[in-house]
This record gives sequence, C-alpha cells and structure tokens, in this order.
Amino acid sequence: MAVSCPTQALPETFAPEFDMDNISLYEPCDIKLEKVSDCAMGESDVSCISNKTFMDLTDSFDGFKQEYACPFEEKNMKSWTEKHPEHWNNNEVLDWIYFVAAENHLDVARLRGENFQTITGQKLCQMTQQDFIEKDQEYGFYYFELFRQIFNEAKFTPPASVDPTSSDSSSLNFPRELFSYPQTIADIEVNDAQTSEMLDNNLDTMLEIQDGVPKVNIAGAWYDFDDDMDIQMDRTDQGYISGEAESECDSRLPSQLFSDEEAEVVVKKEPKKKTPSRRSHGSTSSSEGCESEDGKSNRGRKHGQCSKGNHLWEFIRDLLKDPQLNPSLLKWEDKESGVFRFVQSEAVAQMWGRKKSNPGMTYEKLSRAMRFCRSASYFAGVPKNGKFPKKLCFRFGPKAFGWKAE
DNA sequence: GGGTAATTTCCTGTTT
DNA sequence: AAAACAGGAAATTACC
Repeated sequence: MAVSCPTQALPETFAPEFDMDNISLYEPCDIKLEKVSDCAMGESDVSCISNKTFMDLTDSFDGFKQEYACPFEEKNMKSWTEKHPEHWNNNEVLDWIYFVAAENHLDVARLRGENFQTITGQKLCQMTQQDFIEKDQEYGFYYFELFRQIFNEAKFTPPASVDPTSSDSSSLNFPRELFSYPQTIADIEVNDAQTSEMLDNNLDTMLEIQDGVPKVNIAGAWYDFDDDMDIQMDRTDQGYISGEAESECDSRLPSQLFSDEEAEVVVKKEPKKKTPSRRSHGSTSSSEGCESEDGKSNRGRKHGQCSKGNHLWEFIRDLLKDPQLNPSLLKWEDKESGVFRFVQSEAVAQMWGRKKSNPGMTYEKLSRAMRFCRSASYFAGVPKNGKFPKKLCFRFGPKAFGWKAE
C-alpha cells in the first residue's frame, strides 16, 4: 500500500468546544441547507454547526440502496446515521465503531472497542489523533481519519425536508461511504508504517454477499449480515434528539423512543425521574417509566431478534473456534473441561448484539443470557478450585456440543 | 391459540 | 468504589 505523507496537517482536534445552547435540533423547515464541509473542521464555528440537524442522505447511494433495499425498506436504520456525530450517545459511538469494523473487515479481535464505551459523540469530536490512538493503538488512526471525514463531509438537512410519507423511503438510507472507508484504505494518508501494514493485513475477507445477502464470517460459519443493519425503528421514525432528551429510559435507543409526533413533546418534557424501586411484583408496575407509546413494556425480544437456530452458546462456541478472535476476544482457560473466559466482554456483547440486530446489547445482558443458558445446561458452573479467574469465566455444559472437536 | 424455548430487559442485592 | 455476579420477574418471538 502506498503510504504518503500528509499533504495537509490534520487539525489538532476536530472542532473547538461547541456551545450546546446554540445548537438547535428542531429547527423550523425554512432552515437553509448547508454543507458541513463548507466549514473546515478545526475552524468551524457554532453558526456553521447549528443548522445541521439531519443528514442529507438523498444523494449518490443508488448502488447501496439497491444492495440493501429490502433490509432498509422493511426494517430500519441505525440511529447514529440520523444525527450529527456530535450528538451521538455512547451507545451510538460504539455502534459506529463496530459497524465500521464489520464494513471494513477490521479484525475485531484486535479492535479495542470497549475503550470507546463511555465516549459520546461530543467527546469524540474533541479527541485528537493521539487520543484515538490511545484508545486503540491499532485502529485509532484509522478511526480518527474516518471520523474526521464524517465530520467534514456529512451533509445535513433539516428534518422537515424528508417526507416520511414519501414513497422514496430509500432517501433515509445512510451514506455508506461516509461510514465505511470510501475507496481504499490507501486513501488515508498514513505516515506510520506499522499502521499501514496493520490496515493491509486486516482486509481479509470476512464479509461476503451470498445470494444477494451480506454475510459475515465468524469461525468459518456464515452469519447473515443484513440482520446487522436492522434497527427496531418505525419507518416513520426519524427521531433525532439531543443527548439531554435521552434520559427517559437509557436502554432504548433514541430512535426507538421518539416518533416524529412525540419528539417535540418529549423534548419539552421534564426528564422523568426514575422510580426509586421497580422491583414490584405486581403484574403491571414493572415497566413503569419505560413504556413505549402503545403502553407496552420495552422488555422482551424485539422483532428481528429471534434466535433463528443460532443460539448464544453456539455463537460463543464459534467465536472460540475462530483463531482471529481467540484469544483476543475470548479464550480457553481449560479447553479439556470447557472453561473459557471473556477477554473483551463488551466487544463480544457488541458482536452478539450485531448478530441479533440489537445495538443495545451489553455484557450485562449477555451475561444474564449466559446464566439462563447455564440453568438450561448449555453452560455449567466453573469449578471453584482457585484454578480459574473468578470473573468473566464460563464453562460449556452437557447440552453444548462441538466446542471440543477440532 | 396454547405451551415452551430462548432469549432480552430491568431490577435489587451480593461478591470480588 | 467499581465491575461482575446472581437470579427474580416480565416480556417477546419462533416454533411445535
């Protein structure tokens, strides 16, 4: 790969600190369209940023629209594609990190996604190249460049310019080249030989289109990749909100929380106080404070999160069998007895979430599912003989198979 | 439509 | 103190 010296010095940071008070997320329809790229990153001012509330996703994605027409028409898009990166919450940042990794065939075993776990979009905007590299020595530079591109080149338009009833629903499709690398990795002006070598090495084929369906390869098994694109969001749901409005129920994505109709109301509302105790055993009270608009609880699996024959223990087994992921992501503690340990627990959870079309997946939830699998004998208790770490360790149980076989 | 399996989500309390 | 563990409860979807 050709490595060229930067022709232009990168800005120290993406942008100066923004004055959030001046950033209006719900501008009226007569806002004029303005390209973010018109104001160079690093010298941007608030007036330049403040009008950009919604990515203009209408142009230059015909190929992408065709390729992903079905998933996007029937299903939904990721909430981070609907906001300026500055407004991403930490879940959206993490979702973007892993989306980019999948799109660009990065080696997730070496990606330190968990280091971005608490980073919000606003924080990301303020991070220097060095900050990115500190978060992820291998891919930090790459993500820095990518994020800078998104920030500089993303185009925004006010929400009203997108008609939710329009038959051209594909206009909501996100600009793939803004979130994956546009042409080739070589386009990044890499001045670090190690980084460039690393990027070269990570273009192994993990993603393929099979029968028109994108598939990702984990441990030799192909998993549907179109599922990864699913977000539980209504077609008409174009919510894009400020971070402050997201506190009603942390686990729900903003896009799941707000429809067009309710968005305006919600942002005016006082943030709902959390009920002190929700451990009521009554039949209806358990979901108070966290109900969707139809009054139903947010609990339980959403559409598209079905198992489809791919169970959690199988997914874990397949990860362990993948030399690219084992031992970086998770590793055997004692293969003979089936004891393994999560090395990057949140990264595994993110991968599981991607597989299940569930961007809200966390290690906490994954581990709860693991404990259910344990009670169902797919996993078993780890021997408490002091031989194994007390945390993040699990063991395959009598109902699991195929983990020992080569 | 009912029952069941396999989660997902949320929670409180405990242990490391 | 924070992270991880434990497990109850309720909810959902897929499948039989």
